[in-house]
Amino acid sequence: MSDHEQRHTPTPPGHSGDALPPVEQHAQQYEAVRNAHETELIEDYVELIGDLIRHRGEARAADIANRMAVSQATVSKMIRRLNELGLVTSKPYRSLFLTEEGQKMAQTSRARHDVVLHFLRALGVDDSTARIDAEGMEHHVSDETLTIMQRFTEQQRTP
Amino acid sequence: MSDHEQRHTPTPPGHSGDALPPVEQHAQQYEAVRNAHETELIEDYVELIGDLIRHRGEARAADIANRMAVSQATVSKMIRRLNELGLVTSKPYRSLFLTEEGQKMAQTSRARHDVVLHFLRALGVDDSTARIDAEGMEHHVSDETLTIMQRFTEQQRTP
DNA sequence: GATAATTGTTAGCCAAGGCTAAACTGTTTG
DNA sequence: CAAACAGTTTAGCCTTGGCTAACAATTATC
Ligand SMILES: [Mn+2]
Ligand SMILES: [Mn+2]
Ligand SMILES: [Mn+2]
Ligand SMILES: [Mn+2]
Repeated sequence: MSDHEQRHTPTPPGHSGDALPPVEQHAQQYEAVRNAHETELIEDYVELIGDLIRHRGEARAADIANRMAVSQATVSKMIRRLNELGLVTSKPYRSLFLTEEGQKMAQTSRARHDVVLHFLRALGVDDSTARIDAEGMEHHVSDETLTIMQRFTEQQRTP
Repeated sequence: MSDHEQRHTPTPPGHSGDALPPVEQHAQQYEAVRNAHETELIEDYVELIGDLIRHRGEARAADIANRMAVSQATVSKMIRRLNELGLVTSKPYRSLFLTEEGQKMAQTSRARHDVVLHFLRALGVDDSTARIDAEGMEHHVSDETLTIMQRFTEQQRTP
């Protein structure tokens, strides 16, 4: 088994900082991160497609490729996946549409993204930095933290 | 080229929310996230190895596997990679050590991790949630944001 | 309307990061 | 000290998410 850890060096001397969390809790941290990574890119695609439709009227693969700084082949392949997942509909050589489910995901992702972005700005982070940080952070923020961020942002607005 | 976006639908009607950022800036967001993902796991391994050595006196592959909730084969493979990257030294069937460079990375990663964790707690996030969120967020927080988080945490401590 | 330019697709390659199964080594214990 | 057990490594498999090169379709231009 894995209760090996405990036995050898009960409390090594001269170490600073917090203790290690219990194994199960520690494991849960990394598992949560791996789970987030599984859906992260899909959420970003769906969110971007939604944004392109809202702001530009349509979402084309080339625009996605440019905005993501990725090759068109990569986008094409991902679109097939989104299709199989039931998140977008697409006819060959035509622009993209979100399914019901895709629209729901886009809306959720965008809301979350906005909360994080506005929070960072409220904290005093420069806009372009806030955008970069938010793009990554958004996928690792729990509902609990999200709520607290939102509350904080609102408080800053009305002091 | 890719200035296609501008031409077709100048300003589609009835959309809410912020405008899309310029293409180059938008692309930079996603690129930054991809870059972070490249080093993320390596940082987590090195940080954990450092923590195990500090708290337990040694770092063994089985402990890493347990704490990461990953198979021992996965750990073994990753250790070879860390070796090739000059971050750890290891003799077969023996426990692990960090190189100079590995120690530097462990220290930096841990410091960053702590700032994020303490910040979340100062914000009012529950400890176990804060730990989960911090594990993912830490890799997507810029130095600028990190500094601001640290300042915020200190202010909370001395009101 | 023919040709050029742009956009989209397909095929095939690669690295990262998981896994299981099997073999091997080191340690503990009867 | 031999056997059993625990820990480590290796081999081989899979999925994701990138890429380039070649080809196909659409759209723009003359
Ligand atoms: Mn987003
Ligand atoms: Mn994102
Ligand atoms: Mn960390
Ligand atoms: Mn981490």
